[in-house]
Amino acid sequence: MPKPASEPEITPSRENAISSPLAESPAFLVRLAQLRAFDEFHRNFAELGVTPAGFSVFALIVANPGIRPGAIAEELRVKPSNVAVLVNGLVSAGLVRREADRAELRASLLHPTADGSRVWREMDRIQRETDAQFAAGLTPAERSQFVTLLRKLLHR
Amino acid sequence: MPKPASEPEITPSRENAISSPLAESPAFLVRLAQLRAFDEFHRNFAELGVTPAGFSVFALIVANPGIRPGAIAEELRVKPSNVAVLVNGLVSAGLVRREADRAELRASLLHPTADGSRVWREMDRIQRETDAQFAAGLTPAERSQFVTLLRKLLHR
DNA sequence: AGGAGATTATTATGTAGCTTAATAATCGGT
DNA sequence: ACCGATTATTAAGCTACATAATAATCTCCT
Repeated sequence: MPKPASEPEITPSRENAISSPLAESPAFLVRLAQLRAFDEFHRNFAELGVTPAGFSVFALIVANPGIRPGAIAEELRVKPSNVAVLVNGLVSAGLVRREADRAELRASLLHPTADGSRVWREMDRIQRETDAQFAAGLTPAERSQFVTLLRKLLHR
Repeated sequence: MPKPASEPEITPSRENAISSPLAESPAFLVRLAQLRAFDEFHRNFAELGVTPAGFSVFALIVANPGIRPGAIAEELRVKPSNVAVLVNGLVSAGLVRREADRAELRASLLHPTADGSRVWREMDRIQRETDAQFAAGLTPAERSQFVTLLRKLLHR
């Protein structure tokens, strides 16, 4: 729903825009950015019946065949119990299979199925497109800068 | 994106680091950043019994006395029904009061109570501290750049 | 003026994602 | 060979959010 183009871009209510004391807060802005990222994701992945979390798990499995659930949990900052249910979803969707580790009978090694590898190519394409939409307001240089800053902020 | 031929270049922990195909994705990094932001928030605000969402609503009310729930919902990208329950929490905590609008009997105008204004000063202090911790890995210049990029990305 | 439909707010209900706790199996050390 | 630690999964519970239902009031049209 478009707003009157000549007005200021926020709150065309009465006379003055409302003051946003959090507009300078990195944490708050990151939260808003993430809401938008999820919106974009759901819009683009609605067909494929996969959630952001499930997708990230699948991405790790494809990039690291034979990875173990614990490693995924650590990498994605989620609890191992979550990884298990997400993997269940991927298995029942036929994208991933669990394999026993002969040297570690506790562990299960995760592999993409042949079907999974094929589906992944499509998902990967959509994901790049989604990222492009998400960062559409930034120039390529700015986008690169943005990624660099995020990584620096996180890699502490 | 080729397969890990011999050795990826990131974090040589034990023998082979796992490959993170999402490490260049702005959307994924933003998600990780937000997880960390919430961690920091909860660590610092545990005493005050307030959630990130409740805090942001309270911040808007303090900065814009007489604001209406609908405006808050729009600004924070949450549903009006959520604003109502969050305001309920703030009211029962004695931080906010609802006031009738003589010109708009449907609307309720939200004000901080005297107690709320006092409590806010402490919250504001803690929030600035939390932001500082969150962005601790960045230099002041980088932090400013980061905020600029986030605002540009969002203001589309 | 009177009423239909739109707007604003709140309450009620449902659901998805995540956490912690419980269970099971296996490993490693002494 | 046992006992505590590790790995994985399942089960149960909680929280934040969305959608739907309800209520009140405003606007506009005839």
